[in-house]
Amino acid sequence: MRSPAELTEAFRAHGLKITPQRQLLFRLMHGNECHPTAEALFQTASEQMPGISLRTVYQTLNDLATMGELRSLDLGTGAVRFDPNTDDHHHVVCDHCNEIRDVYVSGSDALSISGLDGFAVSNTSILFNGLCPRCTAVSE
Amino acid sequence: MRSPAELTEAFRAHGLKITPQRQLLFRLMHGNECHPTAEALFQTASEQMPGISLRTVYQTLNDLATMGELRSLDLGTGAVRFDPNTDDHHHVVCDHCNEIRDVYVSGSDALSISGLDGFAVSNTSILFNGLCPRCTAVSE
DNA sequence: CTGCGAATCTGCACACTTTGAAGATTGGCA
DNA sequence: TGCCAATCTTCAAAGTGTGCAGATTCGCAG
Repeated sequence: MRSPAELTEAFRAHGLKITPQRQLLFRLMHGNECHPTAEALFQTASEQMPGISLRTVYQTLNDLATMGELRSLDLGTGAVRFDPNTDDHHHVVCDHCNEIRDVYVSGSDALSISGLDGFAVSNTSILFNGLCPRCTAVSE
Repeated sequence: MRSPAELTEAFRAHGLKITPQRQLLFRLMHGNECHPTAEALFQTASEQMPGISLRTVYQTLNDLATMGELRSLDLGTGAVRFDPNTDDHHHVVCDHCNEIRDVYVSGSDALSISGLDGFAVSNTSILFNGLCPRCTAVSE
């Protein structure tokens, strides 16, 4: 995802308006590595802008995802999460505390795959589940 | 997932009761390659057993999943799907019609992965998205 | 700077999936 | 045959996400 300033430019270029709500969400998402849910962002945003609506948070995040500025992730944690990292990467989820981290995988072109006959695959995602370092330590 | 007869044995062995509802679901899931949702199974089950409740379908499927007889899959299609195939395999989903097929991947031990430091990974799932043969043909 | 119109935001209702809880029913054994 | 715990049904509710209507506001033209 680009910087708030660049996004402001891009929005204007597309004829979209720049509102305080959008600018706040640009800032909250830029460089954000927490993979937050819309609800979580709404909580944070509400602190800096009381009265902002959850509906606007969803709306803006979906717009950014449609523009390719961020990825929406369904990692099986109940709510969709948003990731400003648009690199080709994957994720690991802690089954206990739901912490999420980016995972980089290379060499996948060497995989031998069967069952995709006829499918036009546009996306491949790898999801790792397990326990994060903290939860691993606690459960021992 | 084992056969209805074997499951009946296994349930009894665990002190669980054999009910007509459970037996019906055993039959409906055995060898089922459709990756149905609880709602879809409920529809089918209702035809053969009017009055069966959706709650019971969820309950029984979750029990079977807990016992390791089937897998519950969150493939991002809105509702969880159930798969009696407990082999080590993955899935491809058609983004247009939601058709799902099993995919077998080998050679994943040759992948080079970074970002899992400290995580105790218990499961890895690969999800392919795209268009199925039928939808590919229609969209051309 | 002022005012207009379209875009945006808010607030609410609703759809959908899944689970919790309570009471009615029933399988399995004495 | 009867009992009791397990199970089933029914209803309500939690949680996530979207549609819609009306109020508000951004951005531009004058």
